[in-house]
Amino acid sequence: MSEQQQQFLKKYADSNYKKPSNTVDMVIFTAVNAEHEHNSRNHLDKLLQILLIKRKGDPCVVDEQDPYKGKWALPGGFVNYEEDLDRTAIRELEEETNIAGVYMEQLYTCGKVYRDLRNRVISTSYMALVDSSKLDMKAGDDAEDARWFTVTTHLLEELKTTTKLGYIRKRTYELRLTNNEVEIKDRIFITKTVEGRVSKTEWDCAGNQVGLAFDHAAIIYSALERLKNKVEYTDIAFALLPERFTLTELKKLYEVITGKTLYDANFRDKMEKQKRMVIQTDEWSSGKQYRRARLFRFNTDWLED
Amino acid sequence: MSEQQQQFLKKYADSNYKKPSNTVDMVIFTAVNAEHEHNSRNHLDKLLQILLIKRKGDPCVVDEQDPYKGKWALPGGFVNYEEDLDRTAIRELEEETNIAGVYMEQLYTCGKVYRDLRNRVISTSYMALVDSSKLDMKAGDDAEDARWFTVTTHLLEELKTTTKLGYIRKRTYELRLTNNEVEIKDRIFITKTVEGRVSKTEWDCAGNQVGLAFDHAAIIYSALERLKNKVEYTDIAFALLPERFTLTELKKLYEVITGKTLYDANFRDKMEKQKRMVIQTDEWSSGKQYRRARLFRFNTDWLED
DNA sequence: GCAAAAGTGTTAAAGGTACACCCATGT
DNA sequence: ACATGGGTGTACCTTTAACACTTTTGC
Repeated sequence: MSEQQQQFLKKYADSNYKKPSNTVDMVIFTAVNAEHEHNSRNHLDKLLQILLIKRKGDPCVVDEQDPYKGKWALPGGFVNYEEDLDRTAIRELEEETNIAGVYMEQLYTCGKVYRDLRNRVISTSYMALVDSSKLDMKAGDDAEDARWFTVTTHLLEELKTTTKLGYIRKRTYELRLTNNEVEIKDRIFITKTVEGRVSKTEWDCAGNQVGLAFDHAAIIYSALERLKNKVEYTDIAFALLPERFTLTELKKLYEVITGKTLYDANFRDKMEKQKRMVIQTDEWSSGKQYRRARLFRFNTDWLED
Repeated sequence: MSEQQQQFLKKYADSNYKKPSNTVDMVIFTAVNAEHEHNSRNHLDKLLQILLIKRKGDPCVVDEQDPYKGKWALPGGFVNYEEDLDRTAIRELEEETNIAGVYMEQLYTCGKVYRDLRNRVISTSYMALVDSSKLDMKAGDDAEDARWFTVTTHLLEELKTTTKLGYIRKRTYELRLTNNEVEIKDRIFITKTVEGRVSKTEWDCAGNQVGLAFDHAAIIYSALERLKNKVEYTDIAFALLPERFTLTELKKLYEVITGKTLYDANFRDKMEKQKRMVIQTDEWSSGKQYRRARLFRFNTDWLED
């Protein structure tokens, strides 16, 4: 086939069978223990981290074809024609972390026309929770530049306008992603509109030059929200911990996810006596520390109803 | 272009640019007052209804090309190349009900390869809530066969198997969709697997000859679950009611959605005094009834936090 | 001995559950 | 008069929030 013919065929195919592409984006969470320099002991403070991948290319060179070159982005990829959507997510996760059998859940499908400036792409995001003790340094030792980033959010601004039938509330959050080498900041705008009995919430992000590629900041924010909500009434948190853990570890994890500080005594009581989510073991924590702590395990018979 | 050339081009396009199609399925809910024959007065019992559309064709004639001919299905359609996913949902909703500005929310994206036996289709489902008082008989008076069905679910069977690291629990539900003329029954299978600290829930449905088209039974079930969960902690229920309503009306709605019976006094107190979700008006219910009831309205200043 | 984390007990306020009882109105 | 739904008050129990206090261990 001649060059010209091929060109024609491509054009023809594009126009007559023009369909969006489908991709999957993975928000892979893990929880690590924060190291305190001023304290020689095993000080416990959990940090939430997510895995990002650096896209090939130079971010400073403006490229019409790919405006996201050289930027940090969520791992992900195209859905193959003969592949279940969930399988795409599992495959991407395994490719990045070499780990299978972790908690995974679908988040949201973004189908904005100009989400990707190059082509129409419909992207479904998934959230995965991996236990950092199993992970070690699988990610980041690759040819591909993949790194774990500590993630935090900060409310920058809130603007509430009262309308005839309700109100409009705009919140601006800053998403901060940091590790030893890089710090990424991006903004998310959340607009809640209440009009009569019908309320609506819209997510948006800058899609600017400085932050993450695509709408990945908004995806990460929504994953954090989902995690926060679910941690209160499901067993989701345990997917971020090793099999055996101390109650302080569990408490610190709850605190970093919800952003609230909890009372120690109440938390212990609730987890063990009231909800019966955890069960004592005969094992104890080890290492440089003050008093040794009893290790607990998740009660697999726990029912959420 | 010759016939042969066209054939070739189609094949070429299919193989080289083969992509899934994207569709949107709408679960449109409304709540109506049940009519009791044995009671002459305005007896109040809310029923949840959803809108279904009868697909063209004869269900008895086996058609390899379209095995879902003549079956009842959720309204929906293809996502246009230059159309936001949300817009597709809004468009489908308007086409079916002629109503805009209702509550709408994305549910889930099903990307199973053999979901549609004909082609690869990735389908995103949305849930919409419409106030039946605004609706009247817009749907069903069309050339297209669209009807409201009262929806109920029933747990048929539960099977729990204990495994080494947890358990597997399989539940079979029956989804019943009824109106004056038709009754549709379909089954949904929900498998919850707990293995160590990681739990997983899978939805499935028969996709058999008798029930709804595609996996629509499972989609409806998941919409019911979402509605049930959200009604407890959001203002979502008010989107199903007219602007003014009695507390009994609201209570009956909560009951039909959650499947629980509530105590009248407690419900009133909670809604008005504790949560301040509703505000008294000076208006009173009218019509054939016993004692007149005070009408309330949603408090638009209510905050879910 | 002191600092820091592990772990227990006690109390008050808030929220949920249950029920008894009065009110208004059409037949 | 009475049946039926509308509406209020009160008692009891569980959960949550807050804080005081004891125990263990490394330095």
